[in-house]
Amino acid sequence: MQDAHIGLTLFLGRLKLNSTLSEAEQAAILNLSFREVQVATKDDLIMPGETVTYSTLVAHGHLGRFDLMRNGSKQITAFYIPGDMCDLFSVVAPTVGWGISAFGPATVLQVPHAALMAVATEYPNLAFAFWRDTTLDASILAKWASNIGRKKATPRIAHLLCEIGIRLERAGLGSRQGFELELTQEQIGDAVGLTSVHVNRSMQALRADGLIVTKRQMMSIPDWNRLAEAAEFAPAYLLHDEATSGREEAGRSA
Amino acid sequence: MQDAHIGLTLFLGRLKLNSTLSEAEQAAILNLSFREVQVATKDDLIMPGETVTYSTLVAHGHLGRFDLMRNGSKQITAFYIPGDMCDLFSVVAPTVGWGISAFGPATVLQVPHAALMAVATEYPNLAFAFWRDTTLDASILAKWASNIGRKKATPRIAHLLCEIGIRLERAGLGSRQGFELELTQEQIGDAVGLTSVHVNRSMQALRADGLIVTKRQMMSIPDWNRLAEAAEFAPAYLLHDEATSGREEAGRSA
DNA sequence: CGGATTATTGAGTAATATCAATCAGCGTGG
DNA sequence: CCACGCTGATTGATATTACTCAATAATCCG
Repeated sequence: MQDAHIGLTLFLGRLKLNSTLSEAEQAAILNLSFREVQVATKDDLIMPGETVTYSTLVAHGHLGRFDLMRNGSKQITAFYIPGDMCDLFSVVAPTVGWGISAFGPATVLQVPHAALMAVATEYPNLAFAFWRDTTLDASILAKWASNIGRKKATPRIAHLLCEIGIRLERAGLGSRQGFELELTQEQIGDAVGLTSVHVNRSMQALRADGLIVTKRQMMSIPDWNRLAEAAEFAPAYLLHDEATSGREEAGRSA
Repeated sequence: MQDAHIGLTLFLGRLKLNSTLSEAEQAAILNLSFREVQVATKDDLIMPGETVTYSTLVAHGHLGRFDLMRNGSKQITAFYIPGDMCDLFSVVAPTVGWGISAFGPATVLQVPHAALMAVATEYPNLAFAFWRDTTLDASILAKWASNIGRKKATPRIAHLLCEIGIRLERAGLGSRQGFELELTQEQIGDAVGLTSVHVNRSMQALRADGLIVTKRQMMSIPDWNRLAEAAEFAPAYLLHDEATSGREEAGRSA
């Protein structure tokens, strides 16, 4: 089993961020079966209400989870980067209430639920690792809810940028000070519950304050702490160790 | 092991809604150890950032999960009813990013993580059931995000009312047409991202349209389908069967 | 009854959405 | 290399929605 697919390696790396895995367990991950699929920009991989038999692992590119409203508007409820298993959830609840689509060209691995279920049954510790992984997803979502529900436009967008930066950094895919953001302003709006016009104006405000610098799809953060402060961002919710009692660095609650 | 605590019985009932459990597995649930705690209105059981060693099972009363902003405002990110294990999550991620508080007088059982971990390890199927249970929580949260992010005040509130009604009904604790709502208008606002003043006015609009009738803490829904229509509510996201391919009744996507 | 929440109301303000252009970048075909 | 057509970014003007502040009425609770 030399030379596992890069996607599986990334996934393993992600799991190891939060869970301690034995050699055998790691090997089991790297040996998961999969089907590689290339996706074009804006392709929908999964539509809301589908019943799926596999989970979608991002090997390359950025994907998102979304919900559609009757009037055509869209809410993005998650942002996925390489190493993320988009709907690991669906192993235990195969009828999903949301869709998954690609923000840019992407490569994904479809990993059969049966395979995931098998390794999770053989290695209980892997079941816990999977569960822990989806828990992180839920933790992020809870933070999105409070971000959307209780903040003004500017800090809302800033919070999203902080989160993405940290996640990319933790995944070894960039730095919080500079990363590629494959989202249009409209998609940012769909993530934080704003209009593209308002996103545009709010981002101009962030630029005017020197909090962000944009060039093409490159997002640069000259002074990360200042952006985190403006966003009221505290990274603790992203760090789901098995037994964390650690505290975060920036921001303070209440 | 005759006469398990009512809280455990409710929890088992809740798990069985979505998972098939063997006799032994059911017995293991009913035999979980716990510490019973009485809570007064507005008590905080858990504060954001705490590391907990137990999960909190609601035996009686209504609880909520919340996040606090620097300016003192609060976002409620979940609503828990009897039978719900508030932070089953925390079994695998004991440092929680949120708080739990009671909306009214309540009784909860604190179930040690060790006990939950033990039964989940002994019965892999229980691990999946737990995982599935937290997945439902996440599914609800995703729906809250789109509710908050992409809907006007009136449908937002209506959606919350629909959801609570269905959940109480499914838990055998009331009917979607009439149930007790232990939330103040301010708390409703904290759940849907609105001011109490605006909640008040929006609920007046709902009443004027004949969509809801309130008396004390009793919420009555004369024509449930009409409310669901106004809320753009489709209950599918609440039904997380192991292998659902069923469709919902009301509402339509896209 | 008295004090404390909670609900309701009104008036004024701020934030965000909407609508409609225009501008800029970028790939394509000629 | 350039004109064309597309998507996404930006701008301006206006309409709505929701928030704020401040007061009053209702209820609750002992």
